[in-house]
Amino acid sequence: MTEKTYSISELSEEFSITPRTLRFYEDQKLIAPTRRGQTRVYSKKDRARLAWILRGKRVGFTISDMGKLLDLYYLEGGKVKQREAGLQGCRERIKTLERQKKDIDETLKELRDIIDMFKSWEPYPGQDNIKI
Amino acid sequence: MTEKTYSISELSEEFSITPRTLRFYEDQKLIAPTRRGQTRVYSKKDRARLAWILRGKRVGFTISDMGKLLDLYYLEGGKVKQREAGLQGCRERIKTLERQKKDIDETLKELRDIIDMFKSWEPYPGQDNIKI
DNA sequence: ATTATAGTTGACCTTTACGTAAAGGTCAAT
DNA sequence: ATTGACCTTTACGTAAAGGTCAACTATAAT
Repeated sequence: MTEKTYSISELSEEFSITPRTLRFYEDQKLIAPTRRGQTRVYSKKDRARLAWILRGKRVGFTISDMGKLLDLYYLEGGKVKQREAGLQGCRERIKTLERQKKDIDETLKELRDIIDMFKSWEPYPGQDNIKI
Repeated sequence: MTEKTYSISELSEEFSITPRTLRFYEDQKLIAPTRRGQTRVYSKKDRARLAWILRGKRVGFTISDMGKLLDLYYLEGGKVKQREAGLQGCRERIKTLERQKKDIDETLKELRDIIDMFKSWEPYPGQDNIKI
Protein backbone atom coordinates (compact mmCIF):
# COMPACT_ATOMS: atom_id res chain seq x y z
CA MET A 1 0.00 0.00 0.00
CA THR A 2 1.52 3.25 -1.14
CA GLU A 3 0.80 6.17 1.16
CA LYS A 4 -1.02 9.16 -0.10
CA THR A 5 1.11 12.02 -1.34
CA TYR A 6 0.41 15.62 -2.27
CA SER A 7 1.66 18.05 -4.86
CA ILE A 8 2.74 21.51 -3.88
CA SER A 9 -0.43 23.09 -5.21
CA GLU A 10 -2.72 20.53 -3.60
CA LEU A 11 -1.18 21.23 -0.26
CA SER A 12 -1.08 24.97 -0.66
CA GLU A 13 -4.72 25.08 -1.70
CA GLU A 14 -5.79 22.87 1.16
CA PHE A 15 -4.13 25.17 3.66
CA SER A 16 -4.78 28.42 1.81
CA ILE A 17 -1.16 29.33 1.42
CA THR A 18 0.88 29.84 -1.74
CA PRO A 19 3.41 27.43 -3.19
CA ARG A 20 5.96 30.12 -2.48
CA THR A 21 5.26 29.68 1.20
CA LEU A 22 5.88 25.95 1.03
CA ARG A 23 9.15 26.49 -0.79
CA PHE A 24 10.08 29.09 1.76
CA TYR A 25 9.45 26.67 4.61
CA GLU A 26 11.59 24.12 2.88
CA ASP A 27 14.31 26.68 2.49
CA GLN A 28 14.11 27.27 6.23
CA LYS A 29 14.39 23.52 6.87
CA LEU A 30 10.90 23.18 8.27
CA ILE A 31 9.73 20.64 5.73
CA ALA A 32 11.71 18.31 3.53
CA PRO A 33 9.48 16.74 0.91
CA THR A 34 10.95 14.03 -1.27
CA ARG A 35 11.38 14.61 -4.98
CA ARG A 36 10.25 12.81 -8.06
CA GLY A 37 12.73 14.24 -10.50
CA GLN A 38 12.85 17.79 -9.29
CA THR A 39 9.20 17.98 -8.35
CA ARG A 40 8.31 18.09 -4.69
CA VAL A 41 6.25 15.23 -3.32
CA TYR A 42 4.70 15.75 0.10
CA SER A 43 3.85 12.84 2.38
CA LYS A 44 1.23 12.57 5.10
CA LYS A 45 3.96 13.32 7.58
CA ASP A 46 4.92 16.46 5.70
CA ARG A 47 1.30 17.47 5.74
CA ALA A 48 1.12 16.97 9.49
CA ARG A 49 4.23 19.04 10.00
CA LEU A 50 2.71 21.80 7.90
CA ALA A 51 -0.48 21.79 9.93
CA TRP A 52 1.62 22.14 13.07
CA ILE A 53 3.61 25.02 11.68
CA LEU A 54 0.52 26.90 10.61
CA ARG A 55 -1.21 26.40 13.91
CA GLY A 56 1.88 27.56 15.73
CA LYS A 57 1.98 30.61 13.53
CA ARG A 58 -1.62 31.47 14.27
CA VAL A 59 -0.90 31.52 17.96
CA GLY A 60 2.07 33.78 17.64
CA PHE A 61 5.14 31.60 17.22
CA THR A 62 7.69 32.41 14.57
CA ILE A 63 8.41 29.80 11.97
CA SER A 64 11.87 29.23 13.37
CA ASP A 65 10.25 28.60 16.76
CA MET A 66 8.12 25.99 15.10
CA GLY A 67 11.13 24.53 13.37
CA LYS A 68 12.83 23.93 16.68
CA LEU A 69 9.71 22.47 18.21
CA LEU A 70 9.29 20.09 15.31
CA ASP A 71 12.88 19.00 15.64
CA LEU A 72 12.25 18.16 19.26
CA TYR A 73 9.10 16.31 18.37
CA TYR A 74 10.75 14.19 15.76
CA LEU A 75 13.92 13.79 17.78
CA GLU A 76 14.73 10.09 17.78
CA GLY A 77 17.30 9.60 20.42
CA GLY A 78 19.55 12.36 21.60
CA LYS A 79 21.61 13.66 24.42
CA VAL A 80 20.15 14.37 27.78
CA LYS A 81 20.98 18.03 27.52
CA GLN A 82 19.05 18.38 24.32
CA ARG A 83 16.06 16.76 25.93
CA GLU A 84 16.33 18.99 28.97
CA ALA A 85 16.46 22.02 26.74
CA GLY A 86 13.46 20.66 24.92
CA LEU A 87 11.52 20.26 28.12
CA GLN A 88 12.43 23.76 29.22
CA GLY A 89 11.44 25.17 25.87
CA CYS A 90 8.10 23.41 25.97
CA ARG A 91 7.37 24.69 29.44
CA GLU A 92 8.16 28.24 28.44
CA ARG A 93 5.94 28.00 25.42
CA ILE A 94 3.16 26.65 27.54
CA LYS A 95 3.51 29.61 29.83
CA THR A 96 3.35 32.16 27.05
CA LEU A 97 0.40 30.38 25.52
CA GLU A 98 -1.46 30.43 28.79
CA ARG A 99 -0.78 34.10 29.11
CA GLN A 100 -2.03 34.61 25.61
CA LYS A 101 -5.23 32.84 26.49
CA LYS A 102 -5.74 35.25 29.35
CA ASP A 103 -5.00 38.18 27.07
CA ILE A 104 -7.47 36.90 24.55
CA ASP A 105 -10.19 36.54 27.12
CA GLU A 106 -9.66 40.07 28.31
CA THR A 107 -9.56 41.42 24.80
CA LEU A 108 -12.74 39.55 23.97
CA LYS A 109 -14.42 41.10 26.95
CA GLU A 110 -13.44 44.58 25.86
CA LEU A 111 -14.48 43.96 22.29
CA ARG A 112 -17.90 42.93 23.50
CA ASP A 113 -18.08 46.10 25.55
CA ILE A 114 -17.34 48.09 22.43
CA ILE A 115 -20.09 46.30 20.59
CA ASP A 116 -22.52 47.09 23.37
CA MET A 117 -21.43 50.69 23.22
CA PHE A 118 -22.12 50.79 19.51
CA LYS A 119 -25.50 49.19 19.98
CA SER A 120 -26.57 51.65 22.63
CA TRP A 121 -25.97 54.33 20.02
CA GLU A 122 -28.43 52.85 17.56
CA PRO A 123 -29.96 55.70 15.57
CA TYR A 124 -33.65 56.46 15.70
CA PRO A 125 -35.75 55.48 12.69
CA GLY A 126 -35.24 57.76 9.75
CA GLN A 127 -32.11 59.18 11.21
CA ASP A 128 -28.79 58.33 9.63
CA ASN A 129 -26.46 60.71 11.35
CA ILE A 130 -25.70 61.09 14.99
CA LYS A 131 -23.94 64.08 16.36
CA ILE A 132 -22.92 64.62 19.90
CA MET B 1 -6.28 67.45 41.71
CA THR B 2 -3.81 67.05 38.91
CA GLU B 3 -3.88 63.61 37.31
CA LYS B 4 -0.85 61.43 37.37
CA THR B 5 1.40 61.61 34.34
CA TYR B 6 4.31 59.55 33.09
CA SER B 7 7.55 60.21 31.31
CA ILE B 8 8.52 58.20 28.29
CA SER B 9 11.02 56.14 30.23
CA GLU B 10 8.67 55.47 33.14
CA LEU B 11 6.11 54.13 30.77
CA SER B 12 8.53 52.13 28.69
CA GLU B 13 10.04 50.53 31.76
CA GLU B 14 6.67 49.68 33.22
CA PHE B 15 5.66 47.87 30.05
CA SER B 16 9.10 46.54 29.16
CA ILE B 17 9.31 48.29 25.84
CA THR B 18 11.80 50.87 24.64
CA PRO B 19 11.20 54.62 24.33
CA ARG B 20 11.70 54.09 20.63
CA THR B 21 8.60 51.95 20.59
CA LEU B 22 6.53 54.66 22.22
CA ARG B 23 7.78 57.25 19.75
CA PHE B 24 7.01 54.84 16.96
CA TYR B 25 3.45 54.34 18.18
CA GLU B 26 3.03 58.08 18.28
CA ASP B 27 4.34 58.32 14.76
CA GLN B 28 1.71 55.81 13.75
CA LYS B 29 -0.98 57.88 15.48
CA LEU B 30 -1.70 55.30 18.13
CA ILE B 31 -0.89 57.53 21.07
CA ALA B 32 -0.78 61.30 21.30
CA PRO B 33 0.85 62.38 24.54
CA THR B 34 0.79 66.05 25.37
CA ARG B 35 4.04 68.00 25.51
CA ARG B 36 5.74 70.10 28.09
CA GLY B 37 8.07 71.97 25.85
CA GLN B 38 9.03 69.25 23.49
CA THR B 39 9.06 66.52 26.09
CA ARG B 40 6.30 63.92 25.94
CA VAL B 41 3.93 63.74 28.88
CA TYR B 42 1.73 60.66 29.06
CA SER B 43 -1.61 60.67 30.85
CA LYS B 44 -3.50 57.82 32.48
CA LYS B 45 -5.56 57.61 29.35
CA ASP B 46 -2.42 57.29 27.25
CA ARG B 47 -1.25 54.56 29.55
CA ALA B 48 -4.53 52.71 29.13
CA ARG B 49 -4.31 52.97 25.37
CA LEU B 50 -0.80 51.59 25.50
CA ALA B 51 -1.89 48.64 27.59
CA TRP B 52 -4.57 47.93 25.00
CA ILE B 53 -2.16 48.13 22.13
CA LEU B 54 0.29 45.78 23.77
CA ARG B 55 -2.35 43.27 24.69
CA GLY B 56 -3.67 43.36 21.17
CA LYS B 57 -0.18 42.77 19.88
CA ARG B 58 0.32 39.77 22.11
CA VAL B 59 -2.76 38.14 20.66
CA GLY B 60 -1.70 38.67 17.10
CA PHE B 61 -3.13 41.99 15.98
CA THR B 62 -0.95 44.43 14.11
CA ILE B 63 -0.47 47.86 15.57
CA SER B 64 -2.49 49.43 12.79
CA ASP B 65 -5.30 47.00 13.68
CA MET B 66 -5.10 48.26 17.20
CA GLY B 67 -5.03 51.84 16.02
CA LYS B 68 -8.32 51.37 14.22
CA LEU B 69 -9.86 49.59 17.17
CA LEU B 70 -8.82 52.38 19.50
CA ASP B 71 -10.29 54.94 17.15
CA LEU B 72 -13.57 53.09 17.28
CA TYR B 73 -13.40 52.89 21.03
CA TYR B 74 -12.78 56.56 21.48
CA LEU B 75 -15.12 57.54 18.67
CA GLU B 76 -17.35 60.25 20.02
CA GLY B 77 -20.14 60.59 17.58
CA GLY B 78 -19.85 59.55 14.00
CA LYS B 79 -21.71 58.45 10.97
CA VAL B 80 -23.82 55.37 10.96
CA LYS B 81 -21.67 53.75 8.34
CA GLN B 82 -18.59 54.19 10.43
CA ARG B 83 -20.31 52.59 13.35
CA GLU B 84 -21.56 49.74 11.21
CA ALA B 85 -18.06 49.14 9.96
CA GLY B 86 -16.89 49.25 13.53
CA LEU B 87 -19.40 46.64 14.58
CA GLN B 88 -18.44 44.43 11.69
CA GLY B 89 -14.77 44.81 12.48
CA CYS B 90 -15.34 43.92 16.10
CA ARG B 91 -17.30 40.83 15.21
CA GLU B 92 -14.61 39.65 12.87
CA ARG B 93 -11.96 40.19 15.47
CA ILE B 94 -13.99 38.26 17.97
CA LYS B 95 -14.19 35.39 15.53
CA THR B 96 -10.48 35.27 14.90
CA LEU B 97 -9.77 35.52 18.58
CA GLU B 98 -12.08 32.63 19.32
CA ARG B 99 -10.36 30.62 16.69
CA GLN B 100 -7.04 31.50 18.19
CA LYS B 101 -8.21 30.26 21.54
CA LYS B 102 -9.06 26.92 19.99
CA ASP B 103 -5.68 26.81 18.29
CA ILE B 104 -3.98 27.57 21.55
CA ASP B 105 -5.81 24.82 23.36
CA GLU B 106 -4.84 22.32 20.73
CA THR B 107 -1.25 23.49 20.69
CA LEU B 108 -1.13 23.27 24.48
CA LYS B 109 -2.37 19.72 24.29
CA GLU B 110 0.33 18.77 21.84
CA LEU B 111 3.03 20.51 23.83
CA ARG B 112 2.00 18.52 26.88
CA ASP B 113 2.18 15.34 24.83
CA ILE B 114 5.71 16.23 23.86
CA ILE B 115 6.61 16.79 27.47
CA ASP B 116 5.19 13.40 28.38
CA MET B 117 7.20 11.89 25.58
CA PHE B 118 10.36 13.48 26.93
CA LYS B 119 9.58 12.31 30.41
CA SER B 120 9.05 8.72 29.39
CA TRP B 121 12.60 8.84 28.09
CA GLU B 122 14.07 9.73 31.47
CA PRO B 123 17.54 8.19 31.71
CA TYR B 124 18.39 5.58 34.31
CA PRO B 125 20.57 6.67 37.25
CA GLY B 126 24.18 7.19 36.29
CA GLN B 127 23.33 7.23 32.66
CA ASP B 128 23.60 10.48 30.78
CA ASN B 129 23.22 9.37 27.21
CA ILE B 130 20.43 7.53 25.55
CA LYS B 131 20.80 5.88 22.20
CA ILE B 132 18.10 4.20 20.22
C1' DA C 1 4.40 19.27 -33.03
C1' DT C 2 2.68 22.63 -30.35
C1' DT C 3 0.08 24.40 -26.72
C1' DA C 4 -1.35 24.27 -21.92
C1' DT C 5 -0.52 23.13 -17.31
C1' DA C 6 2.32 22.42 -13.28
C1' DG C 7 6.47 22.63 -11.56
C1' DT C 8 11.36 24.57 -10.83
C1' DT C 9 15.08 28.06 -9.32
C1' DG C 10 16.77 32.51 -8.68
C1' DA C 11 16.60 37.42 -7.70
C1' DC C 12 14.73 41.32 -6.12
C1' DC C 13 10.63 43.77 -3.70
C1' DT C 14 7.56 44.78 0.33
C1' DT C 15 5.60 45.39 4.87
C1' DT C 16 5.82 45.41 9.84
C1' DA C 17 7.91 46.79 13.90
C1' DC C 18 11.02 48.49 15.62
C1' DG C 19 16.87 49.04 16.41
C1' DT C 20 20.56 52.04 16.15
C1' DA C 21 23.39 55.72 15.48
C1' DA C 22 24.08 60.87 14.94
C1' DA C 23 23.60 65.24 16.72
C1' DG C 24 21.95 67.98 19.82
C1' DG C 25 18.34 70.41 23.70
C1' DT C 26 17.16 70.86 28.98
C1' DC C 27 17.76 70.91 33.60
C1' DA C 28 19.56 69.60 38.25
C1' DA C 29 23.60 68.95 40.81
C1' DT C 30 28.35 69.54 41.65
C1' DA D 1 30.35 76.09 33.91
C1' DT D 2 30.52 71.43 33.30
C1' DT D 3 28.94 66.84 33.99
C1' DG D 4 25.26 63.50 33.76
C1' DA D 5 20.79 61.96 33.10
C1' DC D 6 17.12 62.19 30.25
C1' DC D 7 14.95 63.96 26.46
C1' DT D 8 14.46 65.31 21.32
C1' DT D 9 14.43 64.65 15.92
C1' DT D 10 16.13 62.75 11.62
C1' DA D 11 17.42 59.01 9.19
C1' DC D 12 19.23 54.78 7.73
C1' DG D 13 19.33 49.59 9.04
C1' DT D 14 17.30 45.10 9.86
C1' DA D 15 14.80 40.58 10.53
C1' DA D 16 10.71 37.98 9.42
C1' DA D 17 7.63 36.17 6.15
C1' DG D 18 6.58 35.91 2.33
C1' DG D 19 5.09 38.41 -2.81
C1' DT D 20 6.31 38.96 -7.46
C1' DC D 21 8.42 38.54 -11.59
C1' DA D 22 11.49 36.06 -14.99
C1' DA D 23 13.26 32.45 -17.34
C1' DC D 24 13.24 27.37 -17.60
C1' DT D 25 11.71 22.47 -17.61
C1' DA D 26 8.76 18.51 -17.81
C1' DT D 27 4.71 16.33 -19.05
C1' DA D 28 0.00 15.81 -20.78
C1' DA D 29 -3.47 16.92 -24.07
C1' DT D 30 -4.95 18.38 -28.58
